[in-house]
Parts: sequence; structure tokens; C-alpha cells
Amino acid sequence: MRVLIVEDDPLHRSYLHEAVRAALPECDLVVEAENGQSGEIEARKARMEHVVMDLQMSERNGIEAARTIWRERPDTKILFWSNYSDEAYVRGVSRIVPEGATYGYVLKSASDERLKLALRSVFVESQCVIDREVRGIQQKSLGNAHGLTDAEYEILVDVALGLTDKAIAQRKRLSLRSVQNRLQQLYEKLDVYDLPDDGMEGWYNLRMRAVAVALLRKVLNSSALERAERELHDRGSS
Amino acid sequence: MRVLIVEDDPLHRSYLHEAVRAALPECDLVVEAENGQSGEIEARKARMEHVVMDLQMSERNGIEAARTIWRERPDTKILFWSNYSDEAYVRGVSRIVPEGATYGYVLKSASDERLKLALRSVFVESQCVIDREVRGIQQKSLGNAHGLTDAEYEILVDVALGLTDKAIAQRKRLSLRSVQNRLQQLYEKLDVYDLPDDGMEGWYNLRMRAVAVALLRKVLNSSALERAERELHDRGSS
DNA sequence: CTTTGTCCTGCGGAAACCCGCAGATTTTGC
DNA sequence: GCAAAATCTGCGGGTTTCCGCAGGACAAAG
Repeated sequence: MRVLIVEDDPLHRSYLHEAVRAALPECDLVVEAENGQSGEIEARKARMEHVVMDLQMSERNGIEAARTIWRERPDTKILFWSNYSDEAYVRGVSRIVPEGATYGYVLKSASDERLKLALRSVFVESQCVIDREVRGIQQKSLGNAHGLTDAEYEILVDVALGLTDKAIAQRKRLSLRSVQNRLQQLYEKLDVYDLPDDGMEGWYNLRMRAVAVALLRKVLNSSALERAERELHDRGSS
Repeated sequence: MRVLIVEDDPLHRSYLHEAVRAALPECDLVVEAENGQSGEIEARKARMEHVVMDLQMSERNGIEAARTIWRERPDTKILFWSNYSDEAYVRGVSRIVPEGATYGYVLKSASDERLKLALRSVFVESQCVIDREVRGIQQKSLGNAHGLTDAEYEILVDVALGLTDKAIAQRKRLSLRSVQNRLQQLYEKLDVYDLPDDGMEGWYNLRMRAVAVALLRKVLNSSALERAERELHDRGSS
């Protein structure tokens, strides 16, 4: 068995290396990459079928790297190992996992034991292992109590990029009014109408406030924004 | 000499501990704290005069912790040790440094040597040590080529929180038009008028786009947003 | 087949935004 | 001390948001 480690922090990288060695004695080769860019290259070059991947790296983050790796070999087993359980990351990951692929999502705050167990479960037993906390986020984001639907999430991203209603309508092939309808739903879901103690009305610019709340709740994060921005420019020139 | 380490990642914490031991043999006590909250408490309890501080921790981030520590004992020597050189962090730090205080700012990507040298320089020699890269950001943010003035930065934060022009005017004791003037300056500085290739005009909502650009350029980040949000609520109820 | 629910669409208006213009005030530099 | 530069302010308008109301398309349930 060969394992590829993609992680930008040297300390975490060597810790991971150690953990892999200890948990997977049948592993005869461990390759390290220090960002998504080179991670993709290594995966392609050595046909790695087992990857431990950090999210949040410069150059090219884990989600993008995982997507291209899975696009080339959908049977690759990927264990995501991240500091955070932001809804933006969780949503980003579930968005790109191919049909039937096996993957895991463990937090860096988890114990040694949990990490090693996850390594064996995912790589050897082909079982999906999702950290309890991450699972919770996943549920909440689907259970439509406060969770956003895909439609709402997409419009949130477009708004956050700074597009006007008209621009969004054009991009999404919708009428202006429909875009505004979705925006209103979004405003409800994000409790934008809650006033800040003082009974001041008209205190908030709803459009901007919605994005602020989304950022504070980690529904959105800057890495998701960066991805969307690149996509916007690509599509814009195609 | 006694040193306090405030850092949430266990691996980085023990690495730091090691580095302090090696670089400062005259140090006879090292205390560790795993977030800003307990960092403040430890600093107060043991009257620590030397602190190594991570930025970006949950609970209470390094900037806030440093501020309260410095408020109580302005002669405390603090070495910031961070993953990022976001303009938002750099600006946040310089905003809270007391007159004549000695401090340092090193990136985690720096070498062992650099870290140890910085430890000695700041704690023993009372010299300020700012990482070259961080220094660059600092210069750029002051050199008004593309850098924002304090006034512009403050309005950016208010806008990013989702306040309306009127609300900002009230908070800042300015007329509506003055707020809008500052906004226009902001739009210029952030190149919001640049259109995305396609000659589409009216494509961007300037207010939102400005914040998006600020986030993408790391002039703003979510930790700065969180801080501002708390401040908003505190002042709102006072 | 009807009903119910969900989504899209157009219309119209109140409010907020963006901004040029021009006068008043303050700050800066010499 | 005075001129230049930078800021603050009010006015007026064009544009964009925000949203209630009302009608149409389509699918699922009774």
C-alpha cells in the first residue's frame, strides 16, 4: 500500500507520517506534498490510491486538489484532516465526492487513536468515517431548520462576490424577481431581520448583513469565496 | 526569566516549548495556555513579562488577549507567532501596541534559527523584530498607493458588518454624505470599478464588491469581522 | 380531476444607494 | 499669516434594492 500526504504545515506533516507508519504497517511507501498543486502532481505521477489531505492550504486548497484527483481516479480513497468543521468546508467536500467513493473527515483536534482508526477504516476497510462533529454540521445544513438549500447557498455566493441582482439573474437564467425572491428566503434563514437590541429599524443593509452573518456562522469562508471568484472569471471569459 | 506560551495547536505548542528551552537557557519557567482566554488568566496570575502568542485561536484570539495583557502591564514583551501575514492581522496588531512596547512578529514558516533569534532579541535585548514579509505588508498598508487609511478601514468594517449608510453616520457622528464620500474613496482604492473583462456595466454592487475584494486581498478577515461584531453589540447596549 | 404546495414571473412603489456639484470648515505647508 | 489641500456638509437626481400583491406553470397528494 502507498499513501500520499498533502499538508502544508511541516509539523503536522511529520506527525501524520508517523501516524500512517504506525497505523498501517502494510504501507510500504509514504509520499509527502506540501500543497494542493504538488499534491495533484504526485497523485498522478505515482497513481496513489490513498491520500490524506489537509484543507486550507495556500496555492491550491484541499477541496480543489481532491476534486481533480477524484476526477482522474474516482476510486481514490481520501481522508480529509482539517482544523475546522466550518459548514463551508463540509459543504465543499460533500459537493465533490463522487458516487460511491470512500472518504473520511477527521478533525485535527481528534485523538491519536481516532486518527489511526480512521486511517485503517478508510484505507483498509473502505469505510466512510465522518467525525461526529462534522456529521453534526452536515445534518444541520441539510435539515432545513436553519440550513440553506443549494439554491439559497448559490445565490449567497453570488451576492457575496458582489454581483447585482440583474447580473445574477443573467448568470442563473432567472428573472430579476426570482432572484429577489431567493434573496428574501435567504434573509429569513439567516435571521437578518433581527435588530440589534436597540429598536433601530433600517439599521442593516440586508444584502451585506446576510453575507456578514454567513461569514460569522462559517456558512461561508474566504476559501469558498476565492473558489467562487476564480470560477466567475473563468466562466466570464468562456 | 519566565515565559508564557499561548497557542492552541498541541504540536505547535510543544515545538514552541522546545524552542524556548533551547534559545533561552536562562528561562526557568515555561507556562502553556491553549487559548486567549486562559492566556490572559495565566499572564495575570503569574505576572508573566514574556509571552509568545499565536493569533487565530478560538474562544479569544491573540490580538484580543494581547490587548488586555498590555492594558494591564504595558511593559510585557510579546512575540506574535502566526501562520499568516494577512493585512488584517498586521493592522490589528499595530493598532494595539502601546507606546514604546517591545514586540515581535514571526511567521510559522520561518526557520528554527529565525524563531530562536527572535526569542532572544525580543525577550533579552528588548528589540522589536518584525518578519521581513510582515514588514512588507505593514509598509504597503501605510504607503498610500493602495493602502487604506484608518478612516477608510473603519468604514470598510462598518460596511462589512452590514450597517446602512445612515447607521454608520450615526455611529461615527458624521453626516450621511460624508459617509458616502468615504465609501467612494474606498471604492477607488479597492479597484471596484474594474469590470470583469466583459464590458458589462452595472455588474457589481459596489458596496458588496468592495467587501468581497477586501476579503480576497486579506485586508479583512473573519477574525477581524468577529471582533467588530462583538464591539458593535457592546457599544450598542451601552 | 381537483387541490395543495412550491416555484417562477411581472408590476409598482418606498427606501436605500451612488454620486456630481458647490459651499463651508479644518488641516497642512511654507 | 495665508494659500493650498483635504474634509465635511447639503441638495438633487438617477439607479438599485427590498418587498407586497397577483397571476401562471408544474408536481405531488387526495
